[in-house]
Amino acid sequence: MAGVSTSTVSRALTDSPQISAVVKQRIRELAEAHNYQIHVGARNLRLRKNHVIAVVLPIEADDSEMLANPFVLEFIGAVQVALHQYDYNLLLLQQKRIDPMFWRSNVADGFIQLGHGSAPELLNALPPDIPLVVWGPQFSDRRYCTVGIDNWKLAQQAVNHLISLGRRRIGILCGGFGKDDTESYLRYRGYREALTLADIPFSPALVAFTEYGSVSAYQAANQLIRQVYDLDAIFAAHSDIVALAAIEALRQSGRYVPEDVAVVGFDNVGFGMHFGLPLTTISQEIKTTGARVLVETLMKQIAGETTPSVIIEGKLIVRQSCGAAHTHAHS
Amino acid sequence: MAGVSTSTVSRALTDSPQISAVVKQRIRELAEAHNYQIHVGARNLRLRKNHVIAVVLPIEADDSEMLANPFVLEFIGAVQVALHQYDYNLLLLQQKRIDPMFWRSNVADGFIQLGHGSAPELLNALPPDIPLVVWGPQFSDRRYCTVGIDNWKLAQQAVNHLISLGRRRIGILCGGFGKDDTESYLRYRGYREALTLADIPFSPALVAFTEYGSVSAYQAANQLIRQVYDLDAIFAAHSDIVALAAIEALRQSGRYVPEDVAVVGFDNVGFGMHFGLPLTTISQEIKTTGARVLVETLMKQIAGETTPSVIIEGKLIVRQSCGAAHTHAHS
DNA sequence: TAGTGGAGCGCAATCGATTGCGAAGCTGTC
DNA sequence: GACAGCTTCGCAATCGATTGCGCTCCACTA
Repeated sequence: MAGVSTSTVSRALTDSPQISAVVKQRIRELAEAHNYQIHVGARNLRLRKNHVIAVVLPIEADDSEMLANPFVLEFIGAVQVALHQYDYNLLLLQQKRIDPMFWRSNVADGFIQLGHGSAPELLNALPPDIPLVVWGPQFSDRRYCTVGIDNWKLAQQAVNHLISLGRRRIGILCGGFGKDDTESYLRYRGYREALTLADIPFSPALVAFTEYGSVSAYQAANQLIRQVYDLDAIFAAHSDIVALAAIEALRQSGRYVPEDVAVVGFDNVGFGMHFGLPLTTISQEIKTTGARVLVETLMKQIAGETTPSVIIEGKLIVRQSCGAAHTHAHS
Repeated sequence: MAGVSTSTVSRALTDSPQISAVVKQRIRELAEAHNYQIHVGARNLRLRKNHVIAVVLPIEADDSEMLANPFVLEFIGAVQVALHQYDYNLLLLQQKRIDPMFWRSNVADGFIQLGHGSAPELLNALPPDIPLVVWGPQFSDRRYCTVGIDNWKLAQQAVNHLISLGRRRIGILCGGFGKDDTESYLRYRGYREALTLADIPFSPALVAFTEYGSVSAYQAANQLIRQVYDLDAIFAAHSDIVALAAIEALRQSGRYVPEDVAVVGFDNVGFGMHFGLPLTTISQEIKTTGARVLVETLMKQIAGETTPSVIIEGKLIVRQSCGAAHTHAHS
């Protein structure tokens, strides 16, 4: 202690008006000279805050698969950038099983969960005073706040676009859905509705399920190719990775993309446009509005407000894989 | 306090041998029933640890560009998975300017920095007792510990491979290097050495510089195409993204890849193999050994050991863009 | 019965900062 | 010269857990 008490030092470093300018100056110089740095942990303990937001990735098994998903990585990146605006840091968490006690342990001021996870009822049972926002669709039976796109509408929009281009035999590659409360199911419903409204007959052969990973996607795409001889479009509702695998499968089966078969993906991951055939896809607008709204909502909750769920405006991004734009421009 | 003192509770929950089994059991049940969760912050304060490792991304401007780089994202993902083994969490930090004071603030038990950053002398000046590992090449004038590949050797290996396939007019797309202590420069030196050892004449026209981003890469590739009329290979030493942009530029200029011009990338990012033309590239082995060794090294430092720098064995991954494998297998 | 030993548990200090409240010192006015 | 009023600073409690040390209580032995 260089002359004064610890309280004075504390107040000086936080620029309190209670301290005279001369003392402040002296303390600052001494702190600088002695390489003093306040202990963030202790401050956090006292202030009951820690300027950390946890991003929770609900990982089922011990797979690192999820962290290989480009959308997940871009999501993390976008959230990190958005949090930076508010002087918050990002703590990455993998929670196999969501521990209800965990939330109370003060590791973070708030939580962002990617997706509803495998056990939404646990999220539903959480006390409402902990700041939590889930990225994903909104369901009426959920008590927690969500931010995400309208999967149904956007899927419908994608399929409508294919229909407007003259496609009639449109297959869909989607993730599995055991229950109704999944993004996959919503996208599937959007697809069905688009067909119905356009009076296009549906058949179960037009649907193939895939998991994450190009091998699974490749097989699913081949299944579609085999089952539907006159296939003229594929909506890869699962993801852009699946769309790429589908394009690969189509080419190997001798079809031209997009001339013979049009392809539309989902997520608009960064490399989609670097791809040899730029991908038409659905953007979740995560880098632009998505992450920003997510973080804004969470900040409001931290400030004590109760926030309604928000629907982000996604959009269809038309490039070349759907056959709409035949120009070969590089943008 | 349900019957006993706080010390007893603390000892019971940490399974101390000082407490009898019956009391332990009772305390555990009460804790469970009352949804008690220990306050991580307070524990950390006392134990002078926090089970958090900070990953520092040295971002110059306020760009979110770096977080759009797939290699960076895969790096983060791989480190997260490796840290998970040790029960550590990952705090993502963007440090514009490396603040020497920052390290003392106890936000993390250790630091992993991606690359040497813009001011390595600051890192050099850091006290040696703080656990820090830098991912990047090793330079003799650095006092801090690094883990990374041998950029020179791997670049040379990539170019040798192109030479062995009969290529002679090999262009290189590399990042800018003002100083000698950059990965870009090392890769450039490896390229030059490969040419020299094979008695292939070099000309400055074979070199083009690019920044991150496909627009810059596209322009640089076009510059190469214009300057070297008989170009038969491009080594995209900067990254796979640049390699993809180069392929795009080549195709638009009417060349076939890999028949007319072979292309080799760098980083082996995940979608490289999903790409229509699977990319031949250099793998930094970040997901396999890289991140693991990085974390192991950091853990040793935290345990008090001084650790030598480590060189990770990267490798050349031969796919189709170099023209070596003409099979069209999907793996 | 008194003394010894060990098992089981509580007291209080500690980690490093923040902050309400009281006290000291200074100035100014009557 | 005394007292009010204001500025500036220190005391001590607080955040919530951990832990060394000492005390209590019971069992066992001489």
